[in-house]
Amino acid sequence: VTPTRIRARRGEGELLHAEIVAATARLLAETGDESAVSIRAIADAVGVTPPSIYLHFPDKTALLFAVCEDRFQALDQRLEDAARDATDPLDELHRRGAAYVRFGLENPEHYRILFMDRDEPISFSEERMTDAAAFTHMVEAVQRAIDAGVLAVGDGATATDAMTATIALWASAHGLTSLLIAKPDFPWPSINELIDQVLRAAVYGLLRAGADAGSGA
Amino acid sequence: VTPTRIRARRGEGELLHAEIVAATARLLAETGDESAVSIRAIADAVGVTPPSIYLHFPDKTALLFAVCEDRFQALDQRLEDAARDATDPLDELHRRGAAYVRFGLENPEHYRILFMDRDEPISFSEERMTDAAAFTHMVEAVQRAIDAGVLAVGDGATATDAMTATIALWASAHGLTSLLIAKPDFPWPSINELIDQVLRAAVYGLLRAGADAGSGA
DNA sequence: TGTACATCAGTGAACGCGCGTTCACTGATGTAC
DNA sequence: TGTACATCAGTGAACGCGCGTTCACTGATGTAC
Repeated sequence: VTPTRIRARRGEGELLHAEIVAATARLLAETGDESAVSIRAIADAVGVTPPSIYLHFPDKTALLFAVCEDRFQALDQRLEDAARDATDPLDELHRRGAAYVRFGLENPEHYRILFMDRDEPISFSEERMTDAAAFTHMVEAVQRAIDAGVLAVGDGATATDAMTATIALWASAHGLTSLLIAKPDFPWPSINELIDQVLRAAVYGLLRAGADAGSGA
Repeated sequence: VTPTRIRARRGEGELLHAEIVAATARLLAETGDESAVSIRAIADAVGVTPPSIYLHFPDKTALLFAVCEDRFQALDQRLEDAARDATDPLDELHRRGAAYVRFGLENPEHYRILFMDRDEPISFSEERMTDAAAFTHMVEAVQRAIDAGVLAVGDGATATDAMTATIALWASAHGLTSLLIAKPDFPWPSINELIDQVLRAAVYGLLRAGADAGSGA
């Protein structure tokens, strides 16, 4: 109730902006419940009073939007890090998928606001997707696998283009992640093996017919 | 505000129970927003006052649970109907998948409460899954494809068993459905072709190596 | 056939709560002269 | 070097709202005698 944070010095008011975003992300992770993350709870976590939030964000949606952008960038970084260890284009797709699922399982409430909630706070409109680095990077990785001749698109293949192939992989990874998050009580088999098998099946489903089914694992 | 429904005759009080469930499902479909479906809104849609709801359900969760059971059964029926038209086991898996996605797209808010919300109101715990007909039927369909020798599990295959293979297919179908529902602003390619390709890739990813990649479409 | 009465299917008004947001304000801090 | 003052970074109290739920009640309906 009583604020505990030491007031910023003059000219350093912007410090609170970053603190609010960080506290919101932390509250989401700790409570695992978006509805528990109210303006009052955020203000309390930062150590200020609720109206202070409005000195830095026009409304709650804008704040959650800022959190989404931050977490989206964190996801991209995780995927890029995972991709660096890859030995070949198929292995990269598998590693990216595994890193994606793990990001979701480690930060379920962050994943929820990014990919499971309605368009608000973050929209996936065409304009926004152009600077959605994580998705662009994934399309590029798929294109590299196509260029390497190991993943197939077009005549006789399952997918007609790199975009559709990327969405197919995304659907598998997101489907598994969101089901694991939403339905933890389901009698899931061993999670690690499940992730591996689901992603392997997803990549295998896009292989050029006759290619080695065992690679990419 | 003023109730419009004609009071049930004595002994027919249970009629309101079904009317409440139906009105709740209808409100979910019409508003497309679970938060708009309050006890007051439901009572208003039925033509009674809010306290009347509590004559038939202990609380709101129990009401939503009843709605979920109803919609879950509707989903199962749709999948069974789709399966009846199948020409072979792989075609059945594809048709079940397509029917699943279409059910979600036609009833996005119903799909949301069934598969995208937290465990509440409906839990997917082991006990509950035993009578979750839709899932059991899907596992059986996968088993038929395995028995027919066209879908592979175990050594050298992507999936180790029918359960895991079913989850892989479910992940693809659910992933696509939930992304389409949650992110309608994304620059999706043609929906019908997208559904077809994603499901084809999902089934293909589980084929016995060397089987015809073209079937099941 | 008539009537007292228990019961059933609801109603009307209110409860406490937490929410996002607004508005008038305060007090410390740096700066101009 | 001292001081008046504008500005910045917040505070304190309250607003209206809609929510799930409760409680005491009412009036029509079927039934027992």
